[in-house]
This record gives sequence, structure tokens and C-alpha cells, in this order.
Amino acid sequence: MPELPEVETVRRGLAPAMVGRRIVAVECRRSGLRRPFPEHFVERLEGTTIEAIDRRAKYLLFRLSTGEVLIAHLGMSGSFRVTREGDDVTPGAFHLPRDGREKHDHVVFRLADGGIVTYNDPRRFGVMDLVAASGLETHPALAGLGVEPLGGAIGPALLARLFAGRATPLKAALLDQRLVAGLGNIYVCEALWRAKLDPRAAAGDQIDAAGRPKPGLKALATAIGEVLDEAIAAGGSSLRDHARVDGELGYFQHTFAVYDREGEPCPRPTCDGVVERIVQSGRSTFYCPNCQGVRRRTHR
DNA sequence: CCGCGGGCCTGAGAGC
DNA sequence: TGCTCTCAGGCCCGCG
Repeated sequence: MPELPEVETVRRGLAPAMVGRRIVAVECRRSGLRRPFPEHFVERLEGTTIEAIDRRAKYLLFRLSTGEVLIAHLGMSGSFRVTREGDDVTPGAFHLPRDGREKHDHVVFRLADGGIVTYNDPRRFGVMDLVAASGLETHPALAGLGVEPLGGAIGPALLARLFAGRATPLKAALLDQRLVAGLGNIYVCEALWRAKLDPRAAAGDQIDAAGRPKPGLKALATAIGEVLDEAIAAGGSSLRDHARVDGELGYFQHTFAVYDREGEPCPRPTCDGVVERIVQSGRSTFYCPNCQGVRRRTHR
């Protein structure tokens, strides 16, 4: 489900319910998700207080009073929901199965104030791990991550440095978490459309002979920042699942220009193109072949 | 080092 | 109705 805006939305939803609260009980209904839970997972969590919830790329970082950090990744289909002791959670709420059985609820955290935080993940591509805070930076999941794209951190010069010498297509370069950390399939497609860049163009070709970023990189840097900011403001995108811990839907999906809009007209007023879908490194790319690059010499 | 394809899982939707 | 097929917001691993 989640890219950076959805994870950030989850973080902002969890924080008021969890920060400052003690975990009194953890219920683990299976031995792991994509990988096994760490040794003594439940024991290491019970009795601790959550001091802060941070985010790095698509990872949530729960800082615990024990000095450990709970690292959580939502994979493709993971979600958290926050309820309270005694809540009537009716079927249909939180996208629960019709029979009301929380079929894929894998981990339940019970807090001292009666709050209940439940992790649900049908496909189980998610991850949870515990690590000492001092070892966070070197944790295999986090060690190789690239730059955080929020807060204006991404500029044309930085993109030029990251893309220099790379023959890989722009689409793949932006999906590479070692370069820019947090973008996924949706926001890469949307950012490339906003920047009018061809997803198939080589990343390294956006740099001129003198090593300076071409104009497209300035547009791309701006587009990345804006699309992420707007998506966070909208509570993320809700497609098959929801992004919010209270069961409310994000609504950024209504704003997609190209993602999952194959065959629809390009929303750019000055463009009469039609959105196409192609496959790049095994994943769908949506783009407008009319206004995104596809260098067409007008001199014919 | 780099890029690609496959694998990990379940469920939704399309087509027959 | 039901079957089969494809596809899905991510990441890791092994291969060439």
C-alpha cells in the first residue's frame, strides 16, 4: 500500500495515540511477516513506553524507553488501526472482512490507557524488527537508504549528482531507494508527468557535458517535493486499502494525473495526448507520450 | 558495480 | 456461479 505520503499519514495518526503511552500487552498471532519477528519480540515490547514515532523513507521508527527501536514497514498491504477498549468495531469499518473476523490482524498492541493498535497485513510483505537505537543507522534495512525527499532537500544539483553516469531509465532511478528514499510507483509516475520527463530516458542524460543539471532536473526536483507535500496534505492515496489509522480514506488518488489512468486524456490543458501504460523493470509506468519527453524534433 | 527477472503472499477484478 | 488469469502502493536475492 504505502509510499512515503501514506507512511507519513500513518505516523501522524499513530503518534497521538501512542507517544507517551506504555505498552501493557502485545499479541503476536504468527511467527513473522515477510521475515520472522526478532527473538523475544513480545517480551522486549511489553512494559516499554513509546517515546516518539519517526519515519525514515517508508519505515516507521517507534522509539522505546528501553533504548530499542521498533522498525516497521508496511510492505504492499500493511495497515495500522487505532481503536479503544470497548469500541464496537463493526464489520465494514476499517475495511474488515464482512464476517467481522480480523483475518489478517497479525500484531496487536494494548496500551496502558486502553488504546489498541492493530497491525493488519493480508499479503504479509511487511516487516517488524527491534534494534538498539545505537545500531539503527547500520540496520540492514536503513543503512543503504538515500536522501529524504521532503522539506526541500531535493534540488537539481543533488539529482544531477545522484544520476550522473547512470544509464538506467529515470523511472527506475527514482524507484531506487538508495538514491531517493520514499518514492514508489505512484509518485514516481506523477512526478515525471509534472516535470514533463520521459520515464524511459536515461537518468544520466539529464546532465550536460559540463556535469550541470539540465532544466528537466529542476522541474523534477520541484515536482517531487510538490507531489509528496500535496499527497501528505490529502492524507495519502487510498486505493485497495486505506492509509489512515482511524479508517478514514486519503483522497490524493482523485488527483492522479496519470497513475492508473491508461486511455484517459492527459489532464494538462495544453496537451491532447492520451495516457499510456508501459512496463519498466516489471512494473507499470503510466505517462503521457505527448507531453513527456519523447523527444520529437519539430524540424521534420 | 549494474540492471533485470523472479519470488514472496493474498485478494480483487476481468473475461470466459 | 465459478474458474482462470492478471495485476496490485515493496523489497530482496541471485543471475548474467
